[in-house]
Amino acid sequence: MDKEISISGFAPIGREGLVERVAALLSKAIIGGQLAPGARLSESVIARDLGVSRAPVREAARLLESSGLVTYAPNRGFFVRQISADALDNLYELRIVIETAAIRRAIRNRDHAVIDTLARQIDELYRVAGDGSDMLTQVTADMEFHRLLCAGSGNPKFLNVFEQIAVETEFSIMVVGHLYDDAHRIAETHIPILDAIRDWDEQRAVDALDYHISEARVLVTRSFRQLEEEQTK
Amino acid sequence: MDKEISISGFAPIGREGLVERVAALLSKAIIGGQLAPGARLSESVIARDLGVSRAPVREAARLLESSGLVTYAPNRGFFVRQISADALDNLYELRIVIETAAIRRAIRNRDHAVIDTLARQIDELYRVAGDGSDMLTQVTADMEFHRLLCAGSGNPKFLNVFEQIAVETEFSIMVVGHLYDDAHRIAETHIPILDAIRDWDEQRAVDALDYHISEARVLVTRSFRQLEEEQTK
DNA sequence: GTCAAGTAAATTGTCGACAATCGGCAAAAC
DNA sequence: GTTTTGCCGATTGTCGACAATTTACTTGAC
Repeated sequence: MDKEISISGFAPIGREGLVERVAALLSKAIIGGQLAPGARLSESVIARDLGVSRAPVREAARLLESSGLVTYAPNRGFFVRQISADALDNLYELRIVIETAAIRRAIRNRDHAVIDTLARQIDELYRVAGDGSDMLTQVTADMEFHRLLCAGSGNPKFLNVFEQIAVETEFSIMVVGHLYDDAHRIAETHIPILDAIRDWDEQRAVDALDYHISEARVLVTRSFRQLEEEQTK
Repeated sequence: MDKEISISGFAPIGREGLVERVAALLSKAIIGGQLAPGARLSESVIARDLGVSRAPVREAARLLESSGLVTYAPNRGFFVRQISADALDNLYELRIVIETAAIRRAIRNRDHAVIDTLARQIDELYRVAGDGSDMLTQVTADMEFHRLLCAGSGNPKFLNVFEQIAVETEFSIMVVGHLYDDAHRIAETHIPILDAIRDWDEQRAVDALDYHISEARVLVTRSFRQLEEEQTK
């Protein structure tokens, strides 16, 4: 297991998959909040802190750009993306479209393995809700359920789209923060979805999933609007 | 008193980033068929041919990777993506999901400007069908209609997803080739979609769009399966 | 003739350096 | 006092070179 390296740390990192490593570190720093939205990603600084040259940093930044975590301005560099409440609302609308389509296909496939996987993930949700795990762990476990759902559709393209919006979603939830105060309740809300799949009831599953995501949509979007108002005052 | 100085019009090529220019060239070469699927993209060769260094070529290749035109194998390099009939079928399924969701939102918006834009694009379709334009032009014009449709949804995320799958779709159609033998018929099949939007009839629009894409889905997928069979024999 | 191992060639991965560009500051002009 | 203009520091854009890795080829044994 690799030793964790802080952004401002000294330890040179291993020489294998350097670009991916840098990307993963930056990704964690952004999602974890160490790099504030709007902050500039100085190639030189990051390269120096990580003990690598600027080339892998640039390529890593481009990777993060394609996953929506950073934006790129020609001749100006990379910046941590500032996500607006409106953008977030649109993101959740896309989630509903993709995930409901995925669950439809998953149910039509009648694949029992999907049910087992999802059931196990719900157990995992309860586990991390109970043992005082940090928020990032809980958010990750939650998103993993939805990822498995998309994977269960059997259409890799659905999963591709989900992966992209998942990063941004995790990011936004981490910014809002206090959503997981009652993590047990969050875990519970996944159960009706699984039950509907168990009965191979397509419409009920779609409704349950739609309700579940819409609930989060309202909460997160409202929180973001409050944040925005606080900033503009 | 703005003395607007747009010096003799432009400098898009000059001021545009080198990376984007390389990416555009490679993209055209791939979609146009000069680079066969599975072919290796040698960084050195491309850099030498274009008279640039390898750094911008690498970044351009990463861009193309995120748009699905090339794949990347660590320590092995970039290759022109080989798209399978199954992958293509999944791609079209995603297109149906995204575009039907987009058209639903577009209709709910009751935005007359969308109708005008789409109508003009249909005119454009007929124009390029009649004046003997090359196939790439026709494919591009066709995809532009669907792009405008997604843009008309008002949700930029829908457009994002479409942009990604659009590149792959254009690519696949160019490979198949003979689909646009009767370009006028292709142009015609867009009209029922627009008519339904004009009547703000959501369900009819969804059905028309679904039918339209499904038709292409069958044609393209079937052609690809034939190609695959010819190759394996 | 086939296969394996070793070696050479070619390609990618990374680096440090230089050129091009941008943002901010101060001085001058109106 | 406001706007323009020129400069300066800092950051990005690109390059050529070297190290690490993969691929192709040769050589040898069986």
